Amino acid sequence: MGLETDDVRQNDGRTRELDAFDRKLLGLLVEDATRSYAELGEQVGLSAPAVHERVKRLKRTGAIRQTAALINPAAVQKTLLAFVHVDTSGWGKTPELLAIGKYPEVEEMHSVAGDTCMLLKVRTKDSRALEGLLARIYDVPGVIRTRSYVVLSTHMERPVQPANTSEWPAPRQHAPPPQR
Amino acid sequence: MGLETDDVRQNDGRTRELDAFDRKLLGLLVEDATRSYAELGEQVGLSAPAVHERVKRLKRTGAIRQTAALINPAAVQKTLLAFVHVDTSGWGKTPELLAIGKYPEVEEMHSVAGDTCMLLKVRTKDSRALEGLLARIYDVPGVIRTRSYVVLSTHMERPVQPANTSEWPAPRQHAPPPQR
DNA sequence: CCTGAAAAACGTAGTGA
DNA sequence: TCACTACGTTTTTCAGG
Repeated sequence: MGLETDDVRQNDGRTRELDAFDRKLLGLLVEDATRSYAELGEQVGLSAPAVHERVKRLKRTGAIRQTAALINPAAVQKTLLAFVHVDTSGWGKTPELLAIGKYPEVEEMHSVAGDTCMLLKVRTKDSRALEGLLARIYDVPGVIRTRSYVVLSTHMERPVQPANTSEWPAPRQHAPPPQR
Repeated sequence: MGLETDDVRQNDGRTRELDAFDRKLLGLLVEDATRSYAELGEQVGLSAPAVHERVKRLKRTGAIRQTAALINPAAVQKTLLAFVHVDTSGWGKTPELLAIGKYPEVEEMHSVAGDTCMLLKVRTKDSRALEGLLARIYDVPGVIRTRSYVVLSTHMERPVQPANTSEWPAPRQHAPPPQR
């Protein structure tokens, strides 16, 4: 009578394909999640309750992970943005290394393929705070070196898009890439 | 009687410091922007209208840039995540290079200091789509080479935090990094 | 999936500290 | 200036078809 692992399969966010309505709703909600169901409805051609039902399902299945307020980093004194490559001896990915994801300065933490092991996106108040974080990273056993790419200017930064949101350069009717 | 540029100064998002209430509200809204003003009020110890007033100001001043639905990349077939370093001859940052931020696959685009010029965060359906994007990048005049770091697993990814959200490991009073 | 109605939340006053 | 109380309106939500 317990909940078996297989039972959750459909909540993984990759089952139950999304139709055109769902994708359209996602696009609208990514842009502005404060829109009313009524407005969403008339945008996609559905009634408000129908929209509500779909959005609820999108949240339940995990297609919508959360709806968040995106705040201006400058407003909270997080002026410095940097990407930090972390190289380790051996297979890295130790619990100690993963634990540095707990620091509030770390916004992203990925294992990557390439000439480095781990990649961090880090936002701090200033260079001094970044230095402090790097010091803590070097304290982790196995860490050999780090390479930091300090961001000089951010030209674009947006959340995950459901599909082609911004204007798509070539308006030819979704033609597949040319292959001969 | 026109609106001079100086008049908008206070809407830049860095003026008018945030007090403890504002920061607390930001933290709650980053977690879940669907909370009602009443709930926010009792969380921070304010009445609902007062909260509404503050949130409205936070949006007006740009501290809250937008409230968005964060969607699961897998749900929209964006399985592959990669960070692409773009090296250019000379000072790069040409209009043609900046234009590749228009592609929907590109989520972030930063000028960085370091051994590379531009850094992209890119999300595509598969490696073939990434290849297509790289081809378009190489078409940009001035682009010498690219280095791609394909993400194997994402251990953490969260929006901009107003302050220390997660539990703070070392409660020693912000000790400076050891230097000898 | 749509139409209608109950319930709750929102937004705008006006009032006082 | 800022926060609280009260009220009109919209939105959300649940019923039935």
